[in-house]
Amino acid sequence: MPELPEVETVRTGAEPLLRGRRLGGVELRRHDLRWPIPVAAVQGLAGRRCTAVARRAKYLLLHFDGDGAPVALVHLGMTGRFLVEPVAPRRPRPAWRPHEHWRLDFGDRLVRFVDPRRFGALDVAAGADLSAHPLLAGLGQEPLQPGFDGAFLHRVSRRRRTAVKALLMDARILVGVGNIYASEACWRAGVRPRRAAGSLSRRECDALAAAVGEVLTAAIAAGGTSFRDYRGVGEEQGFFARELAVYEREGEPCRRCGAAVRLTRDGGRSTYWCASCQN
DNA sequence: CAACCCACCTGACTGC
DNA sequence: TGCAGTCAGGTGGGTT
Repeated sequence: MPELPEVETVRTGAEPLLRGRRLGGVELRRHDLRWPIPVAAVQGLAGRRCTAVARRAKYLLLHFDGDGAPVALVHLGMTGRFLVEPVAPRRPRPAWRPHEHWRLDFGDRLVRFVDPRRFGALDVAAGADLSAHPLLAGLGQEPLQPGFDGAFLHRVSRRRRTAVKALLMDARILVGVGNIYASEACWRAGVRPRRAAGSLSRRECDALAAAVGEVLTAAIAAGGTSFRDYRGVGEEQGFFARELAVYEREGEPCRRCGAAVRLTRDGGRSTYWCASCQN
C-alpha cells in the first residue's frame, strides 16, 4: 500500500509532533504482525526521548536517545496507519480501535498503529549499526538521493531479462517504488512495463530515472495517494490519485495520446500502461 | 545468481 | 441472501 511518497508524508507529519518528546510507555495489544514484535526491546524504549523521525526505503525510523541510541523500525505493510493524535497528559486514553495493535504514549501525543491485514512490522535496532539490521542491510539505492540517475539504471539493468517494472520494484536495487509508481514512471518515460530491463538504451534509462524522480516528488507534494487504506498521521488523505496517468484508469483515455489505458497482470500484480505511446 | 511463485491476513466487491 | 472467487500502495523465503 504505502510506497515512498506515503511513508515520506507520514514521516514529515510525525517528525514535528514527536521529536524532542519523551516516550512514556509502550502498549502492545497483539504482537503477531508480519513478524513477532520483540517485546522487551520495544519496552526498553520507554523513558527515552525521540530525537528524530527518519525514513529508509518504506521504513519509518524513530530515533531515540540514551544507551545504544536505539531506533524503532516501523513498516506500514499494505494497510498500516501510523496515527499521531494529540491527547491530554495524564488523562484516560481513547479506546482501542479495531485492528489497532500497538501504541506509543508520548504524554501529549499518542501514536496508534492500525493495520487490518497485519503485514506491517515493528522492530528495534541499535543506532550505531542501523544499516546492518537484517531488514535494512540488503536495501538498494534511494531514488531521491544522489546516485540515482540514468547511469545507475543503465548499470544495474545490463543483461537482465526481467521486466522493467519488476526491476523498478526490486528493493535490492531501488527502494521505495511500488506498484502504483512503477506503472506511473514507465508511462512518464514512454517505456513498456514488460520490456526486458537489459534492452533499455542509455537514453531510455535517463528518461526512466527522471520519471521516477518526478513522479515520487509530485506525489510527496500531494501528500501521497489514498485509494483505499492509506492515511496520513492525522488520518488525512493524500490527493495524488487525481494526478495519476494510468494507475486504476483501465479503459480511460491516455493523458498523452488518448488511447485506452490497458491493464495487464504480471506476477499477480496489476500493471497499467498505454500500448500506443509506451514502447 | 536470476526469475518466479507463494504465503502472510482481512475486507471489499463481483458474479452466480 | 449467501457463498465462492478475486483483488488490494509489500516483501521475505522457497523453488526452479
